[in-house]
Amino acid sequence: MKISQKGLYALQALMMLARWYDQGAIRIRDIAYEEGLPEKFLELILLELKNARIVDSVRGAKGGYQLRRAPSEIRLSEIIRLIDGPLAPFGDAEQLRNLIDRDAEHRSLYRVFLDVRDAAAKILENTTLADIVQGPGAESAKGKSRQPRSKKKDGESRVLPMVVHGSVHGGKE
Amino acid sequence: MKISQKGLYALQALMMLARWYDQGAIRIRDIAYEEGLPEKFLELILLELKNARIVDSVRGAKGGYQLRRAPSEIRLSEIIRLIDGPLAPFGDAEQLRNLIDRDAEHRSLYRVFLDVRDAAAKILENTTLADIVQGPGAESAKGKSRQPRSKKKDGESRVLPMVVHGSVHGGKE
DNA sequence: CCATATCTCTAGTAAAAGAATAGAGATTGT
DNA sequence: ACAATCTCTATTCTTTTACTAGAGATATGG
Repeated sequence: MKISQKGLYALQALMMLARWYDQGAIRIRDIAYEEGLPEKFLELILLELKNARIVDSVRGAKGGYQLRRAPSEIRLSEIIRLIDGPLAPFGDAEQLRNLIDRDAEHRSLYRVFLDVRDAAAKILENTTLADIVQGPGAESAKGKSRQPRSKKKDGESRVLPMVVHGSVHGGKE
Repeated sequence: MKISQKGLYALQALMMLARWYDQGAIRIRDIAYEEGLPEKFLELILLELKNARIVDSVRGAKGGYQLRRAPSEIRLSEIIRLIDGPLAPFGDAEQLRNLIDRDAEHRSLYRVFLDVRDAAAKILENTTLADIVQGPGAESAKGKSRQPRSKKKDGESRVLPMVVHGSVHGGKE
C-alpha cells in the first residue's frame, strides 16, 4: 500500500473539512490556500470524494464543500482505498487469498503479504477523521483518543486556522 | 509501502535460492525458467541483490548465484527496502517522525502513517526466507513456524522443483 | 589457449502512473 | 444579468516501471 501525493491532499482537505464540520460549506480555494494545495488538482480530488459520497457540494456563489457524514463516521481506510487503491502491499486482499489457495510454492510469501495488509487495514479501519483532528468534528465514537486531546472547555476558543486570507461562509466575511 | 513486480521477482528468486541453500550456485537462466521470470530483468535484480551482499555470484561457466547468508538470516524487510524502498506508506520513518515533531496541524495523521509503517515493519522484520520456504534452508532461528511444516523425517525426499529442464550444478547434469 | 558458458554492466525504450494545468460549461446567490 | 462556484473533459509534463539489447569480463573444460 502506498499513499500518493493525491491521497495525502485528500486527507488534508478532509481534515480541514472535519475541523469545520457542521459550520457550512467551504470553498475549494480556501481549502487549497489554507492547506497549501494546488487548487485545480484539489478540485478533481474533491469531485472524486463527492462521487464517492464522502463530501457534499454546494454549487454557485457561496458554494463549497462539506463533509457528508460526521468525521467519526469516515475511516481513513475508506479514503485511502478510494484514492490509492487496496491496502495490500501487493495486489489486493482477494487476489492474495486466491494465491494462497492456488500457488503452493509461494503460499507463505503471500500469507505474509496478507498479514501486512491486515495489520494496515486494522489501523486504518479503526481510525476516523475525528481521531485525527481537533475541532467541532472531534470526539471520536470509540475511545481511541490517540494524543490526549487538550482539556479546553469547548464552547469558546475557536480561533483555529483560516484567519489571514480565507473564510468559511458564516464566518468572518 | 508497495511491492513492485520487481520486488516480487526478487523474493521469488531468493525463495528458490533458499530452497537450494548450500547446494551450489544456480544459473540465472534456471531461476528464470523455474520461477517463470523474464531472464534479462532477473539479471538486473540479482546484480542488485549481489551489490547489497545478499547473494553471491560465481562467474564463468558453471557459474551462478547463491545466498550469501543462511535463509534464516535474511529478513523480508531487508529485501523489500532494497528493491522497493521504505516500508512506510508515505515518505519514510524518519521523515514521518520529523513531520510529527514539526507539523502540528497534521501531526496525528502522520502518526497514523507511522503506526502503519511500524506494524508492517514488525511483520517483515520478523519474517525471514527460512520462514517462507521448505527445503535445506528452512528451520527458522525463531520459533515462528507459520504453517506447521510437514512432518517429513528429513533426510530423503528431496525431489522438489527443477526437474524438467533446469538444473543445479552438482545435480543431475 | 581457444571455445563456450556465465555473470557484469551500460543503454535504451515503451507503457503506465503521477501530478498537475487549462478552459469551457452548469448552477446559484444577489 | 452578473459574478462566484462547482463540474467535467482534455491535455501536458515528468517519473517510474518493467523490460530488452548487446558488448564486455571471467572462468571452465578440453
